[in-house]
Amino acid sequence: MDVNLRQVRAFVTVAQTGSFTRAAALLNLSQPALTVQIRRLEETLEARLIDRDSRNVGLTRLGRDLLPGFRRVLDDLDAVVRDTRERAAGRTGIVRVATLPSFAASLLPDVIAGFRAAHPRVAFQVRDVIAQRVLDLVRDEAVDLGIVGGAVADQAVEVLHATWDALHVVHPVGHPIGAVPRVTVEILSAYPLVLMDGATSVRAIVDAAFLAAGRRPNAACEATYMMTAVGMVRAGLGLTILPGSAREIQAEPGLRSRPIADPGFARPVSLIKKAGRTLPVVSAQFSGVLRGAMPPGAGTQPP
Amino acid sequence: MDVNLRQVRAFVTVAQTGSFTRAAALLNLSQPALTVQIRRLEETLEARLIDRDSRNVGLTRLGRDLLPGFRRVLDDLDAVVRDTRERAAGRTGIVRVATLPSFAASLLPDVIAGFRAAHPRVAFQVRDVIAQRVLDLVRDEAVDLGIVGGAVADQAVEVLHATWDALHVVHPVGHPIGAVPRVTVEILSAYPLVLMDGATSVRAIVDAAFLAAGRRPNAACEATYMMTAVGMVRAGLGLTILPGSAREIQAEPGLRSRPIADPGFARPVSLIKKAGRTLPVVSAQFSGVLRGAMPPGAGTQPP
DNA sequence: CGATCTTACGGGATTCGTAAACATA
DNA sequence: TATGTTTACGAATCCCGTAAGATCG
Repeated sequence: MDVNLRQVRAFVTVAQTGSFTRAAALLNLSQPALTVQIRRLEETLEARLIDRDSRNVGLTRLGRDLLPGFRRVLDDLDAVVRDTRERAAGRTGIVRVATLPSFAASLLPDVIAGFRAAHPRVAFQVRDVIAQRVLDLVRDEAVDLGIVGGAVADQAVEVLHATWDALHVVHPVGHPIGAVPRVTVEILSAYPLVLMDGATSVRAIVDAAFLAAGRRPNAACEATYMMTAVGMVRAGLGLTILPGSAREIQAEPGLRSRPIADPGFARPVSLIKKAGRTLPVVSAQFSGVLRGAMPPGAGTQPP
Repeated sequence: MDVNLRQVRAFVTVAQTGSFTRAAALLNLSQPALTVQIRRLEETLEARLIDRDSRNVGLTRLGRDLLPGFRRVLDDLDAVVRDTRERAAGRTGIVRVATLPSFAASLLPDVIAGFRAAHPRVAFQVRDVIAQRVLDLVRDEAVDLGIVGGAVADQAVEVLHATWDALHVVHPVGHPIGAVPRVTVEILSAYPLVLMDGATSVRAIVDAAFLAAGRRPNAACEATYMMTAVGMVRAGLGLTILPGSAREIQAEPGLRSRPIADPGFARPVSLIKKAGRTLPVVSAQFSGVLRGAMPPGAGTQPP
């Protein structure tokens, strides 16, 4: 025999009301049914919890000592159930997103702000990490959604949306490259460049694109952080190549950026989730909004 | 529809094992029955908690978030039930006793020590207060047992055991009163006395006994605390009259005490509990031991 | 095909409500 | 006698286990 929630509720209600009759009414139960529940509970615990005669009802000291524990259990369970229902209905929840740093600084804040305006009780947890880490976090279910660059070939991951992020060339206002009709790898080869560090995904794309065109970048300088590269451009060290989504470009008023027409300079960007896992309602809603904010035409379309 | 403990247990077990089949085995349940329980829970919460197909079972993020709460509820309830069973079986518990100060210092410590030797996991809470307060504490159920002096005439209180506490006369070694066959009120009248303060129950008994005998005590001095009265006797100020149970008598090696034969110098002492309330098992056991330690012949038997 | 979850259904246990009995002030 | 708890019993509900179905690797 085992203790039952029904019995616990019965006991707590009798304790509160001090009467079987009133407790039964509160529990939407006939009074005899309540008597049986209390008796079962006492049999299960092998202890008398309520002293009762035809006139008075009062808790045994054991019953009194037990009451707070029972109450705590009921309140605790009630809170858990209520919170879960709220989450299931999409009225509250926590959206966990892992994303490339560039998106974390540019697109994401605006989309989150818009979403929270419509869903004020939804919290967000954004982790801006490198591409491989995004994949890991999604696969380990440490996050619900991932925004990841590069090709996604992982059975454990499902692509919700795929788009392209065109790399941009960043140049000072008035620089001749601002006037050419289309920025190509040939044109880029003509100018000294500030390149990103070899470990970054941007650098990998740039190198591959130049290699495919049989050219070599004229490397004037290297930087690890985009902000550093931008500063170098401002100082006239050369042009640099950054994701169009990078917020750093706008940090310098004297600089401009243009997308690079060559399809090799676009990197695939995917919105992903763990395969075979149901998203929390709010995360699913948010992923829909994110898709709308990442249109397929966001960057240059490769062939 | 309401969440059920059975469902909570089912969910937690599936989460732990990662398999319906293994969980069902642990729960002593057929696997289809478990499926139904989980489905019911999900319907009640209106949320998918477990992503499952014929090959893999894993929690939804909502399910993962919910798990600690459910676990906490189960553990909490289990602890409460286990503790209650321990108390009901008399293996543990807290005995709450309110008593006259004289018993708190003399009889009670020895009895408690003996009881705890046999029941090491039983705790005690002793409140040494004046008689009226003992009654209040018992009536309000702030304590399980009360040791109270004077007559008990209260419907809300049940007398478990009644005895008498004979007052003793305290005198220096070699004092002539140590040699008389029977100490009576007449003999006491012959010596200067150190009397207790008028607000004490001892003084009330002494005054009533002298009054009944048509005598007056030869009051040499008054004291509020028994320890003070004993000190005065040592100093030769006179004799004093204290409850035979008073530990203070033995604090002075040069003093002796003898019971007073006159029945008026005995006060009724009762072991009481709240009427109509079941005692915790350990308290009931302890009350039995106490009765044995308070035999009817502990003091002078009045007519 | 083999392992595993889901659905369907009949049998059994639990729980309910009504009615009558019982106890106390 | 009136109020309130307990007991008794037939009915409804819930839950389980077996068997068959569906699905994925």
